Amino acid sequence: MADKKMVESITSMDEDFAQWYTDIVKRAELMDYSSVKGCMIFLPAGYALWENIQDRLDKRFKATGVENVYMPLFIPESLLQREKDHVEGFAPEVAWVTEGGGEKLEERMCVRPTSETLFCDLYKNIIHSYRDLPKVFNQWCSVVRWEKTTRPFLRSREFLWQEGHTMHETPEEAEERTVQMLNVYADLLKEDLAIPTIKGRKTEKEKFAGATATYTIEAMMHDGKALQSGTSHNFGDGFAKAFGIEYTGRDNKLHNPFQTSWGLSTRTIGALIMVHGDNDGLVLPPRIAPTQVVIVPIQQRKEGVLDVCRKVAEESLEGIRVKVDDTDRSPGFKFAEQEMRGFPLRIEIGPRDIENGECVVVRRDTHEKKTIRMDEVKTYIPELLDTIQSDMYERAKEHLESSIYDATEYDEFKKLIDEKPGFVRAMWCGEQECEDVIKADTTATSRCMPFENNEPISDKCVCCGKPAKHLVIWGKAY
RNA sequence: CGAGGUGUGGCUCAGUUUGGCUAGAGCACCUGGUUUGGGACCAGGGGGUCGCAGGUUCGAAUCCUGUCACCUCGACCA
Repeated sequence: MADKKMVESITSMDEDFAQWYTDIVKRAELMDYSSVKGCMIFLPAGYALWENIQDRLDKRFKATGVENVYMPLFIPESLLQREKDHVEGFAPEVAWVTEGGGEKLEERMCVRPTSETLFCDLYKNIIHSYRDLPKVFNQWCSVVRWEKTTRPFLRSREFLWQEGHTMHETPEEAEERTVQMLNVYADLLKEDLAIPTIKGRKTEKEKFAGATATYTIEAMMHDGKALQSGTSHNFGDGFAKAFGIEYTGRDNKLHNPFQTSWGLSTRTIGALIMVHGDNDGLVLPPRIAPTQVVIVPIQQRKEGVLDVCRKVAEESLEGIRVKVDDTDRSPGFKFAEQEMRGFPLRIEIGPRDIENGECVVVRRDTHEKKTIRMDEVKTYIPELLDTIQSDMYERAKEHLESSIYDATEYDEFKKLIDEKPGFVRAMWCGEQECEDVIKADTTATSRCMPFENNEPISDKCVCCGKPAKHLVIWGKAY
């Protein structure tokens, strides 16, 4: 029996975190590899997670006035090249279409790596007056970036995301929108995914191609590595100028509008896995879990057992995403399988329970097991789901906070990066050269200049010793 | 794109060094029965032509040449 368990179990995360991750995405049937190199298949369990994230995020968007649109998949080369930094940033990783209908195209087109240029092309035509502003459009779509190395959910050549693109009358309003959307992302991660993040600004080196400022939420995975989980960019009026977007202002003069863009991708599913998962598999926060409660009948062929299970599902758990597992596997198999899939709660109901008017409730996050009365189910389960949601967030927060270290000397910095999984806070002079040196020495990169808890911890750059300008959070990243 | 590795049923692999009977095992799958509170058991069954192409040979999963794909680690990225 022990041998069989060995055959099917996943690699322990302490032994090999990368392999653990791959084992989980496969065994929990979130995705599958396809015959298209670098592209992945979202299986029902994985896609359902994305649907829930979409739903939750889209509602937040709409509440701030966002309108959804859909733009073309292709971008003509001439359009992509309109903004210099942008082309340079994306050129190495775009896919080109050169033929169509059996004929070579006059002008090749790329498959969108992101759609700033298309939105600018549109906005040029529909923004004429200050009365046309702001424009707050978003699209849910997939984009293509020809990555050399790919990993399920974290980096694939095609990935699903949303990209919001907005135009504003003033730089202040654009800045406000940029920060607002970053906060929306942080709220989604905190409230629904139970993932704490650090909000901050990217350095010049790490910012988006063509942006004046890039903001990020950085999450910490269980192995201490960082995952950029959402970004928001302020473009100033750079693109607007490059694309000739002008409108007549309140002063009857021509102006360029100010632009933002922001995106969150299926990569967040990777974060979900790596923040909450354990050695038994996936652990899903209740709010985002496609199935919140699974009922396992014991001795299900005995008269009445399945009936009671179904009755509990339908009558006592109304409004909760619940499933009765009536497959003919053994209970032990079902327990293990459901733990792998990360369902937050399991209810076991057998003849003994029915006789006693009870059932057994088991938490996925803590493995805690409790017998409750059948008539308590209706109130107890929703409360417990809320408890699990907040406990998961608190545990992740505790992990994040206890894995951030301060360094004022370079030797100390290198030692911490090398030996302690997590982030290191250190002062920085503002020069890219120091970022390059640090990366070469440690493989760590600047994650962000945090908005909060950013009081100077020294007056010298941790790397070169020159006067420091910013407190920066450093870490190894996915 | 640089270094290393691997291609044999759905999965994990054995077999390749030293060419030779009908290509094997475990898991998974299907059927029937017995089971059911932590990955059940018995019996029966289906499925591969050995990544692909060419070559050597009486004979190739095994040797040779070429080619493709994938994986891991680096450099680049949501």
